[in-house]
Amino acid sequence: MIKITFPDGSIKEYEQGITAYEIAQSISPRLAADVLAASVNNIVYDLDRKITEDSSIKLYKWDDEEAKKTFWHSSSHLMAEALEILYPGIKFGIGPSIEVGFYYDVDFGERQISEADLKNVENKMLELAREKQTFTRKDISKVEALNFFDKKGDEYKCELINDLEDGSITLYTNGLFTDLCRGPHLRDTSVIKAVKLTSIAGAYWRGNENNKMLTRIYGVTYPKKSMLDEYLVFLEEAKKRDHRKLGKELELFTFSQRVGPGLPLWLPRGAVLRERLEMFLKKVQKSYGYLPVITPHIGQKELYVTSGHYAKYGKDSFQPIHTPQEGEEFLLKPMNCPHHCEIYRNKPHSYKDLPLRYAEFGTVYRYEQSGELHGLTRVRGFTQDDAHIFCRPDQLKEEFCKVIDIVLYIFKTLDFKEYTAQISLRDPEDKEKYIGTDENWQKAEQAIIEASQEKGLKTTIELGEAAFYGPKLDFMVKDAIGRKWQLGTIQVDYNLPERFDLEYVGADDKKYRPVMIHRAPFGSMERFIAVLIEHTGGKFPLWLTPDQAVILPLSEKYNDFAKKVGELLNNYDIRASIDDRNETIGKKIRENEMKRIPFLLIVGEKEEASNSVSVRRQGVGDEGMVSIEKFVENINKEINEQFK
RNA sequence: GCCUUUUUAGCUCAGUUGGUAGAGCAGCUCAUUCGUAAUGAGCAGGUCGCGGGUUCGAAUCCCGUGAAAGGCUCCA
Repeated sequence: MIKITFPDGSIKEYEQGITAYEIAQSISPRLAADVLAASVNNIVYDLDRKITEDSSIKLYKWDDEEAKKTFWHSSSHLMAEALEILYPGIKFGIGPSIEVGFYYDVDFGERQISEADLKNVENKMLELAREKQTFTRKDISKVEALNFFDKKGDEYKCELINDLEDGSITLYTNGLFTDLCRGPHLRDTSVIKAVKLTSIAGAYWRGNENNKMLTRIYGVTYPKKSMLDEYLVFLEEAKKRDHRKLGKELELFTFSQRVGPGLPLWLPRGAVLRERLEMFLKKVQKSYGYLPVITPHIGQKELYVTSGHYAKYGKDSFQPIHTPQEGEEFLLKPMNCPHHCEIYRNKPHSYKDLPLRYAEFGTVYRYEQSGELHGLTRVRGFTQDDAHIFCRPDQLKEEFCKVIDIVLYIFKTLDFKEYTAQISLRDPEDKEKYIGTDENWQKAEQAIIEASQEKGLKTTIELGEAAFYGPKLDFMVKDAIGRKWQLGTIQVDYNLPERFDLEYVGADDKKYRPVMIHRAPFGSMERFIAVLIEHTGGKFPLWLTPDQAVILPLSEKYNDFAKKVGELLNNYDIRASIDDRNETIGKKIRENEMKRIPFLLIVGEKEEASNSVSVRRQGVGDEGMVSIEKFVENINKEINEQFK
């Protein structure tokens, strides 16, 4: 007999060799039917795998991440089986589960598969699923494994096996398909009830662009048809919030082929939104002791040779601008820091001057690969809400903490709740990629980790994600369909002060090197606004939205009164305009509702007589008639509450 | 940059097997002067992304190229 410990701490005895599925059955048949995966001593286990020693066990149902992972991973095997039947001789790469669903990388050789073929594959998968195929696990030696896949012609699998250790290799078989796999898997395929293959894409083998590009098929499966339908509806809804779609509909920004890809054009409404965001941050920064600076959009090549950016990115950037003067070269600035370093160098600094915080909404230009451009989230010309803090080493942590405070204040004011904080450190395997001394890197990494802890941030640590000159703390936010984007960033840099030979005079009259912090709480205005659009679905907070109210005269007879109301509101700094088109009130309401105008103010005979407006709130409806003064009071009250 | 797909009026989209373009909305004009999500009529609007080719004839077929979308790689 062995002792099994459950998550609630209770212990039961079972016979040696019992399986997690049998344990679930012993508790209740209902549980056994719902359970999809299990973990034994914190290792995810097949439900039918024998448990041979005293263990603690957890049973996972659909709502548990582990169960979903197992479900989708098994689904990728099911898809592979279907593909192998439909396209014999194809070669397989890898086929993991992902956040939602799964994919499999496949080498179709000379053959091609198109989106139109996916329906066929889906049907085959459902057909195979109904066969109730079991997933059988088999331990196998490295030699045997190599033999098996070599015979099958699966060169990618052989490559994977070569990197594995003998004794740790397992195969899983479902139906006619056998795969190299660590598991775990479902008991059988019959629980897979709904299948949707979502897209086909290319993906380099092992993520290396020098390797062959395989065909990646993405899919998602569910244990119920209704769950798939729900997911598809969710995707449709998410598309409606896409900032590219809303940006067009709400007339915030546009692109022009003639201006060039990745170079957004801000329309009047978008420009107002952006200006208001800038004003908001400027005010916050002023209270934190930042000093505004302004620098040009280009700089001599020499500047970037000094900073080290030329060596790192020179070839992959916009190429130098030449002048009539032979040999003279300027570069579009890809970042603001070198300029700010030169501002620091403008005069000698005492230790008493520090920290110095230079802030600039600096527009920069980066030659992003064409395939990378994406709406406003990845562009070639964008404006960073940049600042560089020059401080003494002993001030570093405090300064870092203050920046975190600013970021958190912004997120709170704009109601961003779902963000993650990511600490990006050096790749310890590949230190060559980075510039700067080991000692400085360690100090900087330490400072970031400590500051994040002190601020109580929940962080993830990513090795190898640091910038080439220093580690960073990034705030990541998801877009409408779950893609992660980096917004705010805080980076410690010991390198640029060195390269620009920055110094300050200490109390002992000796010269010291300041530490530099790069920081951008929004990240870039473009990307931040993109994410803000998707989070709000275009319904921006009242203080921020370009048009707070639109006055709708019932007919031309009330245009004069509408104008009077508009002027009055503008005098109170309320952004109101008049829709005096010769259209029915119904149409004007509909269109302004769709433009997400927070307040529609309807004025007609009654309103003119009582010097008031009838308020209609976006998405809510008629809220009745109030005096103009009362409306102003209410709206201001609401705006003030948004800053608490 | 790579793979796949898309590209027709300002916007959203039709366009059958190749026979030189069509709707709704927006715009303009006129009528209407309206009480909480689309008033009616008329007019105008397109070298079918761009450049070649095949053909008597190309939005449609072929080649090249731009841009966009979904991924991959990249992201100072």
